Amino acid sequence: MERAVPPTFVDKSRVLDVKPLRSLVPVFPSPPQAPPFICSPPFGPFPPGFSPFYPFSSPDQNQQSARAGSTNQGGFTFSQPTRTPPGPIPAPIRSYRTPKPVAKPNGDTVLSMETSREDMPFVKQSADIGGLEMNEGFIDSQRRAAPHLRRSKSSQKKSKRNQDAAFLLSIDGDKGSFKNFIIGCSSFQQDDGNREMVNYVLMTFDALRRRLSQVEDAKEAPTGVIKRADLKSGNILMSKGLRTNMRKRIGVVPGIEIGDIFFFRMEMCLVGLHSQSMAGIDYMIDKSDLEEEPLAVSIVSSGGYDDDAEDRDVLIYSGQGGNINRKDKQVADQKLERGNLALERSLRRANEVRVVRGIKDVVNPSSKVYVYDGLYIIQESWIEKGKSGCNIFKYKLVRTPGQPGAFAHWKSIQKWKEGFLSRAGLIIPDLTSGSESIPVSLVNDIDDEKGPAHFTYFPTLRYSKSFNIMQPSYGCNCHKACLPGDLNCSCIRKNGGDFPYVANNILVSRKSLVYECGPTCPCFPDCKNRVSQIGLKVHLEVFKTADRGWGLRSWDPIRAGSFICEYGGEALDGVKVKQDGDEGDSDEYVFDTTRIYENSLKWNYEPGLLDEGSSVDANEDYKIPSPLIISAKNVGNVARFMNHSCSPNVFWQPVLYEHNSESFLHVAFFAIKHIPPMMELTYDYGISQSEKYEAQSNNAPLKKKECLCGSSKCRGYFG
DNA sequence: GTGTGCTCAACAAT
DNA sequence: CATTGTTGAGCACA
Repeated sequence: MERAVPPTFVDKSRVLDVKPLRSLVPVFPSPPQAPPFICSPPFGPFPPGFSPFYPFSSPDQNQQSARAGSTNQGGFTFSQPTRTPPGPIPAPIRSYRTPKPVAKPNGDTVLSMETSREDMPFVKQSADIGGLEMNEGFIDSQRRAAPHLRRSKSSQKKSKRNQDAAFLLSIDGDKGSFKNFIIGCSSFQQDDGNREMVNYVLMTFDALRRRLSQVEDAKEAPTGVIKRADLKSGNILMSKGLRTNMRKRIGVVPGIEIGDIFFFRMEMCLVGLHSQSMAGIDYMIDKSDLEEEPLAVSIVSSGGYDDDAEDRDVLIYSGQGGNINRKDKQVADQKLERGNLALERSLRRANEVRVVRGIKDVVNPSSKVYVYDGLYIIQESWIEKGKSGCNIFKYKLVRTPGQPGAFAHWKSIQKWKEGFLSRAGLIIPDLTSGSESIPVSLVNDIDDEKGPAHFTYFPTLRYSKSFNIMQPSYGCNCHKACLPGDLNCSCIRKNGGDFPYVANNILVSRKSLVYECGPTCPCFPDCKNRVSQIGLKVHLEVFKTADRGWGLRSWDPIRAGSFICEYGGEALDGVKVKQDGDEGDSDEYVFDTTRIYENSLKWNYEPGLLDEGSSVDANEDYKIPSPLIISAKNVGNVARFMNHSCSPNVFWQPVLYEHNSESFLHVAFFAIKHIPPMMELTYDYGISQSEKYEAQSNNAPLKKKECLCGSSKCRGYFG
């Protein structure tokens, strides 16, 4: 398994031809950061909506930092997160970039935040922007930054939750020809982020990207096109200052955790992990010394060059330039400049470099996943002759020990799938006995329990024959695949004219109801409007948690908006359930659509970021047309194992489709955000009317059992 | 400040 | 499905 290093052809003389440095001490750009997941009071260690990420271990283990170290789980060692002590006292480096005004196509200019704020009339406060609430510290920092932005008296009366909201500002241009909504975040938040800010930026980016894709898909002819919705969405957010960690830095980026995944280069730009939209090497100028020199901050290795990325902890990275990937230019020797020079200087200084590994997405082979794999040190560099015969720089990067595993876990999972390595604690390779298209593993690497109580696996929802929940309805008349923008398709019309999904079967936004084509629609079975009916797309495993019974997680990465599974089981008559309601703990596996989220989840694009005006109804109240209660106690599927969290990464969405002239309601689960492999899947179990009443009358939070989100607001359900 | 060139994208077409 | 062509974004640097 050992790689062959060093290479045969080594010409270090050329690389070493640099001016002597006065100091080879590593340079850190900013004071040692507290671990990004520690938030200041009063929000507790983990703010609502943002739990720490540690694949392969449960959060409660991680909170016990005394137990940090290595655990051996069935012959497979996973390192617990440990933080290496900060290095030498850093010499501050400042590398600020100021947002530039961006010219809009119509000639108007989008003002940068700092200048525009003075002129912006306060228009509106929103309690919920993009489904995420901002904490009080966030708001306070805004008030400090813009003290003239005072709340109106009426808005002061609003609830505490509204105080937690971010400001939504709107300005009119000179001629009122455009509206520019800006999330008021202080320059501090833009320079140095935190977990909340990172999540907020990423959620906003993807929601906007999905909407732009949806609009683009609906166009008949590709004119005036928004190809590359990722670039467009990123550009909009950049120009509005909706980004974070803008100040470049060496080492840890606040709010970004090892193992975090991304699906677009733009995402990494927006959160300050890697600020080059294409280039593989990101660097900054160190001005702390009399002599300015470039230092590398991060690299992306994703197959564009001939890297050696087979090893888990070692990466042989190729330098940039030499026209390797350009058809319009002659190949040439790479030069010791730009990123190559920066890497060389970082080697001499022994500075850490962030490494992002780009991997082909097994679920959607056309796209790539970027995994943040933590900090590496450049151990050596040399020049090699490339395939074209020209010189190519090579850098050997070695992963700093003691960091939680990220890329290494991907390699393990790959081996499980290929059968070269068996999953430790595997009890049954497929607990569905083949009734799903992809096997679902049953795993216990915690204790001796051999599995959950017996139930019958049924992959979807079973309606009793007499149970017709909807009036008769009919499917569409399309004869191939239903196409976005085709308003002749009745299924699309039911969705308000918008095709609910975009490329890679990704849901665009949360709605009261999504109408899919059903079994009797004449369109082809591969019609893209049948996402929730196509079955599992990722390899799931039911696993034993440390203290919440069995849980559900995925071997594969899951993109935000991806369909995960539906809630399988038996549809119950609502009246009957109430009569049988006193059956002890019989509600443990009951899904009830009348339970609502206490913390509202909009999971929607922010209309103010587009010039859509009021054509988009952003204030949908998500009412279910007809209550549906599902029991998965005796008959069910993987969804019955999903635990509760009030900082969930999954939400449920009612989906309706037609069968034999009757419409049937289903409950489909979609990813709220990108979910790295092996992170537990959870959704908000919500709250029933009676529980809501009880909580209000007792003026105390309901606590059945502890939820691990750490929020003081949490009611702590799990099933 | 402003313009130009560089770059381990992302898609669609083939 | 591997390859090819097309259009790009932020950023560094002149």
